[in-house]
Amino acid sequence: MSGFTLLKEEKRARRGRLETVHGTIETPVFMNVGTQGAIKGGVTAIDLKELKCQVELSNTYHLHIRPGDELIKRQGGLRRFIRWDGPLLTDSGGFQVFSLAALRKITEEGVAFSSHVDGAKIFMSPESSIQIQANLGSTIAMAFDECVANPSPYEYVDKSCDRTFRWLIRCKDEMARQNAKPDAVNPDQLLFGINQGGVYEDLRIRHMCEIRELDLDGYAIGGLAVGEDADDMYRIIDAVEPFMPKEKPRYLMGVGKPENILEAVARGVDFFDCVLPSRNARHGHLFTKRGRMNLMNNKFMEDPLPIDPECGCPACKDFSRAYLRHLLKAGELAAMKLCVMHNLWFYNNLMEEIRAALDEDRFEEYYKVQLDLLTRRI
RNA sequence: GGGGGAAUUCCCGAGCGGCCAAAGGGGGCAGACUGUAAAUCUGUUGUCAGUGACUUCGGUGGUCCGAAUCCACCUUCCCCCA
Repeated sequence: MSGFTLLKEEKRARRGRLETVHGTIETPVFMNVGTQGAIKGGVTAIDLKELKCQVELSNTYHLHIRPGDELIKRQGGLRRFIRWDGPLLTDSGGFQVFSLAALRKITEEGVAFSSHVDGAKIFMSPESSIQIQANLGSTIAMAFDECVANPSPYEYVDKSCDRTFRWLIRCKDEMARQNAKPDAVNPDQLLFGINQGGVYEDLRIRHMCEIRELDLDGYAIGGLAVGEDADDMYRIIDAVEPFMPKEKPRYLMGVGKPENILEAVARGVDFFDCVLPSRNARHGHLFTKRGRMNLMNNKFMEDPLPIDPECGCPACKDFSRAYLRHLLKAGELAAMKLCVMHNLWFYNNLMEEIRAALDEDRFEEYYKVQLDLLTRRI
């Protein structure tokens, strides 16, 4: 039984709440990506507390390789290890099937990786992915899937979807076994299934109809923002959304730009995650209420304003664009950390505003205004 | 005082008669980044018009069809010997 409550709907947009053993998640929500147990750029779980972060996300593949999920279990689970007491979602390693395509081989049984760290042979199956995630003890575990690059041939995606479905059944069975263990780090671990089907609406719908029968704790749309245009992404969400269970949380994996999130909320999505705010921040690309900016640009050399005068994040509270630009250029870690904190605050704040707009039945209006503001450049 | 070496486009540094507006770094400027092999990657970096022209390789003068490259002198710097 999922603890998800649909609080309000405005057209297809949803305001919801997921109750978990690790805390309540107000949706729509953006999860902050800390792949290896910290946000890149020097941001720890302690820092996330002042950034309005509700859920942190970490990665099965990376933590299995280093420092090892058994070690993390002995440390009391990942949440205790990284000092994050809120909800935590672990991705299954399915994305690495896509991003490390050159270093892996897929079979029915699972995926053989050559570790990107030292080349060591690693085999990940639906069962081992769930076992690792059980050791990590996350609040929400993701099913082990194949994330297919877009565009891929119809025949390939067709077969891949079927295999991902068979893998999902194995994930569900393994999750039941793991949760029943007396020494489980989190015996109430939730499992989200992942819809695939590339850019093909019929495959997407067929796959969604299959996986919804498994009555999982939530459903994700995977395999988007992996090569296709934004319009294709919206088309696929539009196609598959009517077939997603209304009473379960919906998660659009790896998305995206602020405008993508806005568009997806309008199409009925509740959960998001993306490396964009942290990665772009490290590269000086920042999001503001009046559009995006590249802080490295010459024009900010002597700019005494904060990154975003309308922002309440730790970076904007004290520091000027000129100073942060200087630190960034000089390669100082402090700049990177402050910029990452700014972008994460921006995303988390955006979600808070979206929730407030939904609460007050004015999402439609909010969405239209923000779409214009967010896509500008300053 | 004697002997030897060096001065290159923002910086370092290759080039040692034509294929040189001049390698490669760095720095600068700009762009990309969507379940993180990403503090990364790409483009650009003499001037003006842009499938071409012009001005550049410490300075001045020469040799040559042609010089960043060879010669002479000058300037500055470095090393060695007194």
